Amino acid sequence: MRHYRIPDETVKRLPVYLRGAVLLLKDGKKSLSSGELAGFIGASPAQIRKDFSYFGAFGTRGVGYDTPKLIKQISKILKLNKRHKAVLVGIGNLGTAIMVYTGFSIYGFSIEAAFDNDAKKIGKKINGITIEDIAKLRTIRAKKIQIAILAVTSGQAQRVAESLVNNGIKGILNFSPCRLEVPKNIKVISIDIALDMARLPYYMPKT
Amino acid sequence: MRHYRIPDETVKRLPVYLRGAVLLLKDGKKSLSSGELAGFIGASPAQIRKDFSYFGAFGTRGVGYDTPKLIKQISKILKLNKRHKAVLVGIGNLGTAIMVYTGFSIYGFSIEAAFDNDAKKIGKKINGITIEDIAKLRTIRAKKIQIAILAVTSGQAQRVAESLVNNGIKGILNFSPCRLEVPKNIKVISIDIALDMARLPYYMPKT
DNA sequence: AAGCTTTTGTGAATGAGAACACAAGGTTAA
DNA sequence: TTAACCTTGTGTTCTCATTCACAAAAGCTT
Repeated sequence: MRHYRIPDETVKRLPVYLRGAVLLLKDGKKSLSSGELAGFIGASPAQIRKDFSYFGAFGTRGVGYDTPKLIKQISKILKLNKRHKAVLVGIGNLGTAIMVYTGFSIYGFSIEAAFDNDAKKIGKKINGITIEDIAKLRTIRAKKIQIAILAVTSGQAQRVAESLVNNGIKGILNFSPCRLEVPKNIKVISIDIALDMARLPYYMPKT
Repeated sequence: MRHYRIPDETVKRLPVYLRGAVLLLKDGKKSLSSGELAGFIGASPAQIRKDFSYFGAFGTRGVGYDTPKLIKQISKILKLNKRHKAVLVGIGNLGTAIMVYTGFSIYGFSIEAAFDNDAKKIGKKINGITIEDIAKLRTIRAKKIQIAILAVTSGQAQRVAESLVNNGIKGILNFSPCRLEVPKNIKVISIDIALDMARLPYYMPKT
């Protein structure tokens, strides 16, 4: 294995492989081949092997991959082998849904703080977390939180993002329908629900 | 302009261009150049022109694009020039958030029906829509609803998806963390929040 | 109306990612 | 131990997308 630049598309697929491997292990599969994994998640075996090859040799020729070992390897690449604290900003409908969403925890994420600017919400408790005034955002630094989930309106998003970055946040999962301008060492991943919805009709038949 | 196959990446960008044009028009820009739009949304002017060129000539050389006309053109390509009825299945936390989300309506989507299998939720009214028993899903056919938003658990997703397809749904916006197997004339766009979150740590600095 | 400026539209060149195809390495069975 | 059989890892090829670069077309100025 030589050192290539790792395609971003490969990184996007790694969590898919990880989830697939976890589910198959739960199903009793102690070992799996690229073909089995590919069939399960809907990909091509060659793609999976190529993706893995960027990070080294994971499997055994003639046999396949040891499932628990594979899970460990991918987790390590994605840095999911340690827990990650996250802060949630914007406790509207979407924010509340995210707060009680359990899907994050299996990857080792835990929401440790929540902020809003609405006086009616501040002080309320959801899932054991008390909603704080966004003016007190700076407390996240002492808590060593590096990941933020942003679920505020698009008008507030840029300002809040800057504030997050100023308080030590290194990665943002952005649900606001807008572009965030941040220093280039900060990673932003945006989920824009309306944007995805908007292209659905394009693919649908005429009538 | 010759007839090429239209790249999927281009289709993904069209809603971004559309939103950008709408916002700039609201800002008073009656006319805009590919450079202005590119700067606003964070893309390259060449990319924008190339994307448009797949669908014909939209602009005027030396001048740029007439904003309202551009909006109309893109809307037509994306089939957003007519209203689209949608059904929401799964009224959990995420489903409720989607139900009250206003971002869809600007593209002409309206949620016309909502279903759940939880007796405690059936009959409740959210945003003027009464939650119905999922056993009565077949009523969506008479209402001519072709788009579904799926926000059920991953265990139920496949079964519900099949039921939706059997009742006339042509496109699904899927929030469940799983792959859906549907006939290939049905379009599925999946939003998998945990999957996006899971690759955030990868990009973050060591410590 | 001629020349200068602006910006589009698009072939051509470049770059990136996916698929192919097969050698290398390992297992199983006789 | 040898032969038959798997499945990985990866160089090569092919396909698709992005960027480049410039002619064509329109407005503006004198």
